Amino acid sequence: MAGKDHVGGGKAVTLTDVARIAGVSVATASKALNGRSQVAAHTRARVVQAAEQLSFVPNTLAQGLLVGRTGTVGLLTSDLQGRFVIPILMGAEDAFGAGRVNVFLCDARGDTIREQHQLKALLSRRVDGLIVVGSRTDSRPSVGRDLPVPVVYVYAPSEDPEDLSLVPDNVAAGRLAVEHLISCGRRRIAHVTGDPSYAAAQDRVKGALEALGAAGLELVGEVMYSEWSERWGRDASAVLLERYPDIDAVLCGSDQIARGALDTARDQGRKVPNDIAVIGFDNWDEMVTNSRPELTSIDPNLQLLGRSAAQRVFAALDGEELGTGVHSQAPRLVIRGSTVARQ
Amino acid sequence: MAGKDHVGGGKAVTLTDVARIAGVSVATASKALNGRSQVAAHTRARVVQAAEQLSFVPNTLAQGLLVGRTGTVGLLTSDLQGRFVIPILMGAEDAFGAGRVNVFLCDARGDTIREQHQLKALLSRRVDGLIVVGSRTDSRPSVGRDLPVPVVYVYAPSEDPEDLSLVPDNVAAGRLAVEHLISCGRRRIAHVTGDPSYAAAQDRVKGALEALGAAGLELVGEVMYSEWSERWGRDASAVLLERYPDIDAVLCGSDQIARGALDTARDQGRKVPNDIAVIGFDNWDEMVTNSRPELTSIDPNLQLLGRSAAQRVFAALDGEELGTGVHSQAPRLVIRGSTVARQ
DNA sequence: GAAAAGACCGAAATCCTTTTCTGTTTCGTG
DNA sequence: CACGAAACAGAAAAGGATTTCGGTCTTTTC
Repeated sequence: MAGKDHVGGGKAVTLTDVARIAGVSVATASKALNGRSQVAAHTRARVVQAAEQLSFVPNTLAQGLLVGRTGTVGLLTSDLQGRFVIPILMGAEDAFGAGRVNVFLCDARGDTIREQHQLKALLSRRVDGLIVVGSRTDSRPSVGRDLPVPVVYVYAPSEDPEDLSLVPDNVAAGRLAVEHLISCGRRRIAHVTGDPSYAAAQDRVKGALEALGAAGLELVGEVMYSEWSERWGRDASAVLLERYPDIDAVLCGSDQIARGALDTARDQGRKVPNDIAVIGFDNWDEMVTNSRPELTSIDPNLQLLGRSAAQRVFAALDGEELGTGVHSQAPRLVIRGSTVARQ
Repeated sequence: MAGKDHVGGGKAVTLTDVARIAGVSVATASKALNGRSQVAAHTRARVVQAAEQLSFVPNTLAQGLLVGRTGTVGLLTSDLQGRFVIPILMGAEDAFGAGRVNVFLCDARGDTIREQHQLKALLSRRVDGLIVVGSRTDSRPSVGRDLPVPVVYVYAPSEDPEDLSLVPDNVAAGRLAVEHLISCGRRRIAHVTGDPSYAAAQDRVKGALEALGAAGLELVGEVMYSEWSERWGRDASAVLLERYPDIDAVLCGSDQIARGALDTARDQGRKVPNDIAVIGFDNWDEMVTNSRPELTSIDPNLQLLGRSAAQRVFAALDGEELGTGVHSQAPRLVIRGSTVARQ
């Protein structure tokens, strides 16, 4: 009986029910509930009361069918861990009031076939727009040019320059990180980063070198590329410290690599930040707040990215030009104990 | 123009269009595409070809309106980090084919008002069912008894015993962890865990004590409660090692605490796993694979939980009893280098 | 060759809401 | 008192897909 309650209890209250209870036609009931002007005050009150009594919720499907808008967005991701997609989703939800826009989250698991299925399903659900999130910042294949809804690529840009892509500005991020290190008085800076095939790695290197050049400095040694893991952070830092014992800062390509660097510094008795400063990228909460000391990092502002994406989608529906090309968004420096000693 | 393409390009192909191209009525077109029997083979072929030519996608809104099923599920969460909800979401997506069921992911951010809004929005979208995910395993308020759709609570059970809740079995998890340590020859086992107000903490303690008792052993010292952080893992382990230098295993309430314990062991020159074994809970990928050595952990099988939840929802729609009460799911032991030396 | 049976296609109703248009009532004013 | 205007309520269509039911045409069988 309890089980049945859940399934049959509310039993889909329709506007017709409300109208019957209030003793008016459905047309009037609709107008009353939507604040249209052609309804007398007392009639409106009767309808509103009836609606509340039945706890009526308008059927968005029917509305969408009629109006041609559903108030939904599809979020198509390949980011298995959910590390990047979650803030983007929250930003998209926030773009308008809570519950005004709802998000279909689909994980394609990096599979193109699966992505096609998901895409088709989303279109059949008549989403108002699509946000495509890649798992790395390299450009990815477009999901197609002539889709019936606006598409915004976030994090990973589309290969097609006619598409609109919103990405974190990794060059600026690299620059920002180095500028911070320099402002902390560091001069002998080395760089450990991840997979060189990632655009994110290359862009951050570029920004870092720019900032170093502007200050009349050079990187200590070569950029050390390998993988985005703590293990690599540990190993690379060990090599660095042996080869260049006088370095006073390690610029790390990700928070994980930075954690590895912190571990090695600790193992070798180097004090952070006094002897060596360490800085990471991503500002991944779990990583930066649990290390010893806490980790200074560059935050790519993903939530803002998600919010802009959703706003662009709905602006496009209102007739505004969607726009094309890759737009990058400025990062934010978050200072913690790994670069500045706590006072 | 490019922007316009995206918005107006596909322009909503309807079944009417397909029927017109194929030279049949909409009724026949529908039957042809849905494999109904009342259509001649060559007619069906014409319709299918027309549909492909126009790349027709049926409007799920219209179908849902008519049939009363939308093939969507609402996932209402308070799990800000997305650590638990993502595997659950993936499980729910997998319960049926890719794209057969789509999931609305809503983050209530721990706010009750916001949750109410989201709930209302989901109901207005006529989701077929609801999956409610809590941020901790303690019981949480029911979202209501007489909702028009089946509701399944996952991870955090509902306070209302008439609701159906699917949760990880933390007692079994605690038992499993200790049994593993014992099978590795450990006898002097201590336990560091997180916030004692969390049901997860208490349940794991309970299971651990059961397993110890069954083996005729006792816990070394008191259970050390505080917070779910690496910092606490480090500090607590340091205290433990000083007070009970002969312990040979630390059972940690989470992977984060376990990482802290590993750090302390390393700082003090204790070899893991030879001198001391360390085990965690959650099997959180980023944590367990990046530590030194890699961390043995208990996996709560969240993806399976999400899958069962979705299956239950749709079974309930097919008239099956939804069921009530709290059902717990067996965990899985994942052995890594922190308890068993690599050969 | 005619009647019965079967195969196939189409018109229309249905789901729920919004909007337009038409019809009725009431009020104010000349 | 009558007429015009304003205010309000309701009927009906639209949106897209599915299904039932009725109608047409072909085939089979005696």
